[in-house]
Amino acid sequence: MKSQLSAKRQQIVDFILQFMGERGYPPTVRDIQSGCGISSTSVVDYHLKVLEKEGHIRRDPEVSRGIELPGRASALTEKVQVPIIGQIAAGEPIPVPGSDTWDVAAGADFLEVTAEITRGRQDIYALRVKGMSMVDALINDGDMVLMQYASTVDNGEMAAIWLKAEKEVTLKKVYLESDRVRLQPANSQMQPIYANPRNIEIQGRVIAVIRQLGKPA
Amino acid sequence: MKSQLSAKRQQIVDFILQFMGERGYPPTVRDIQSGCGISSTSVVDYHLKVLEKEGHIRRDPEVSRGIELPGRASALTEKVQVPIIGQIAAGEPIPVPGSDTWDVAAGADFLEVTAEITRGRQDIYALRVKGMSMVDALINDGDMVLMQYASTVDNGEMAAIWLKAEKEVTLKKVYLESDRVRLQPANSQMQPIYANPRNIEIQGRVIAVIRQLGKPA
DNA sequence: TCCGATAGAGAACAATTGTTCTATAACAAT
DNA sequence: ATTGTTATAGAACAATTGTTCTCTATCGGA
Repeated sequence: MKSQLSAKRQQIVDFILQFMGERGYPPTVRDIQSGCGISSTSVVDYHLKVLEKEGHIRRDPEVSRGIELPGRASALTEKVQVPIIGQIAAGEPIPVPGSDTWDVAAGADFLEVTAEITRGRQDIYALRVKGMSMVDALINDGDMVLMQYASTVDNGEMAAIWLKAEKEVTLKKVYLESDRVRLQPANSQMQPIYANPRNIEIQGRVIAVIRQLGKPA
Repeated sequence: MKSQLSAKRQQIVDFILQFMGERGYPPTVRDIQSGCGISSTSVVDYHLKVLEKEGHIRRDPEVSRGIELPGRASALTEKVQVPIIGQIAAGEPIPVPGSDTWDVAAGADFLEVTAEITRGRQDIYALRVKGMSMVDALINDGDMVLMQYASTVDNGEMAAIWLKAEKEVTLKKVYLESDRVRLQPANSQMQPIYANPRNIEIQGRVIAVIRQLGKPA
């Protein structure tokens, strides 16, 4: 069903993709014509018909700009701009999201993720992990931690916890036991620690961890 | 500049959003007319002009379906559908991406990520991590590993390595030393292992690791 | 060589679609 | 009452844009 594209048709698909990206809507036959240096609209139509037959595009007949790229544009699942509001390290409290944190005009750094990762949750922010103190949570130096503001969490959820006496942040799964709190590392081979409920302060729920390897582009 | 929308105009914006999601391209004035139960195209045009003045939409004059929703429209391109082609576990070779892997019609599972994460790289695929054997790479059971097909990697890059004699996959940073290969765990507190170059087979480059916490929606 | 499939060119046609013009009505402020 | 703004209607116009028809050219196989 899906064959290798000829140079011209590959060029057309690329052009449609680029056009959609720049303009937000698909090109007309004549847009493709001039964009790909084709002499006639009928030639464009000819290639589009072949592309549709091979399943590379989908067309709505008689509809202007009625071109879809299956898979790439079909689902408009949204992108979320997650503000990177600071870093997280063992020895310092994590930054608290302020009222202006989600202000797009704030000019902060943003991490773009799909709603599939945040699962539609609101008020997500990101922290960059500094140092190796989170290895027992299987989190490395440089990782991004996606957090959701929360002062309480359900049993078993991973949370950022401020240990008041130790003046330390840690990322652990929280289990409330009768009169103490069990803080369980993500790495289940490691031992949990137990804390007095009054000594801990939940600073947020961990939604996701994203680690990018290799040198930044 | 950005004011509260009247009921009718909110309905129009919602309709455009829904239409874009279903069809992959923006609606015409007449699509909006029938979709929102408006009696005249001029009324639609009137509302669209107001919406544009208020900055809620952007229009290209004289262009059919020339409507953009700022912020969401650009989301279309920079998303990548990464096919989840299998799982990775210590004792089994990782699946090899086939020629049909990137076939949209293949109906496989996809992980949607932004181009910011893949950094524009092509031929990315994803593997779900099975088991705890990758903890020394700070990778947990259930994590998603984004891979790029590669049979060689640069020094220091993280790769999926098949150890022929041991019949095991492992994720390690690869350093070629004079006559041996040093395989360094991501967790730098752990010791490297050394291998004969003829005993290893590089199966792919690790691009990113994504871990989602909490129960799936 | 002949033939069929593929690719391209040019022009005209017809449908789609954005725009504009004229009216009407409700409502608030002057 | 008058004026101005907002919202709605209907119709016609003009630009955009998809489709089709005819011709030509190349290339590989029967």
